[in-house]
Amino acid sequence: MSGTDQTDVPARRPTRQRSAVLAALEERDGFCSAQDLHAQLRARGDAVGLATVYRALQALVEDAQVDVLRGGDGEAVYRRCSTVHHHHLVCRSCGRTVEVADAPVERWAARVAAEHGFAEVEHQVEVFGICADCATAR
Amino acid sequence: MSGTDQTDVPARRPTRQRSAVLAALEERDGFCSAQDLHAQLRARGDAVGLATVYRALQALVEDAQVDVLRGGDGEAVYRRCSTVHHHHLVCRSCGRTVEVADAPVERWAARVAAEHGFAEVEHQVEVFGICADCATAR
DNA sequence: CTTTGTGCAAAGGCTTTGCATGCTT
DNA sequence: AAGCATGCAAAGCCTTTGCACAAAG
Repeated sequence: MSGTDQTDVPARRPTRQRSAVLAALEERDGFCSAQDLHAQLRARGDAVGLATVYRALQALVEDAQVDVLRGGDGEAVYRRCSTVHHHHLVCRSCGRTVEVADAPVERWAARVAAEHGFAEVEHQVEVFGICADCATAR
Repeated sequence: MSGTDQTDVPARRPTRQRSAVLAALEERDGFCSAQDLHAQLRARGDAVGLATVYRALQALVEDAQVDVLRGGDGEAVYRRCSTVHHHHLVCRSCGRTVEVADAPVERWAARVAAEHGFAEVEHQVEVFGICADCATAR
């Protein structure tokens, strides 16, 4: 049906709000919730409705430009996809996050999935702990 | 302060509801949401209030008898802690879960955390994919 | 001009909390 | 008898959805 089309995804229409959300997400360069982004945008002067933030984030997730993940309290947190796949080490106390390379985990996940005949594998790995600063501050 | 006490946790009072929740959780032997447990208990004839299920689960989590984890839709899922730590391989299509040993991941998480000075490490790993049955059924 | 995106407000689902009552200690 | 646990219902929070209007193609 779609003869010469190169993509299957319906064309997204570039708008001020859409790019504002993506820009805000890149500034943060880490995890942030939809509500955080909304507050950040309003503070900056970019008026964007909360529902629009959610819709923009959903679109970005579908287009694989943004990853979504559930925080410990059930709030969804989003992060700009980086070209290289990696995971996060999150401090339970101060919230600081460190990106960690994951070649071993990547291989482990692929192997385990293959052993059980699973395809289209994705994995979700987050490591939580108390960072050195917070540990000494106790 | 607590002289001869062996534990710091306030004593839990054993009740019919409390044990019913734990029993239901053990029967399932996998993930289930609070709402699932509540439905299961009512179906079985054990009348337990939904709020009580939530409170019992919170207590069990605090006492480290149960692990909690957020599902993709934000619903919290609980599982009885097993003596051996393991993770799950979940089929996105039929929901079947396979327990997988995780020695390599365990070591990886510990090493990565140590390299960055993190203490009291916990990790959360779930692998998602399409199982063989669902793949051939397509 | 047609289609898609936006804003506002209402609805929806899961979870937590307040308060009176019952059960455990 | 004192105190935690329970039940019910109401409130809370994050997120999604309906509808009219504005903007993009």
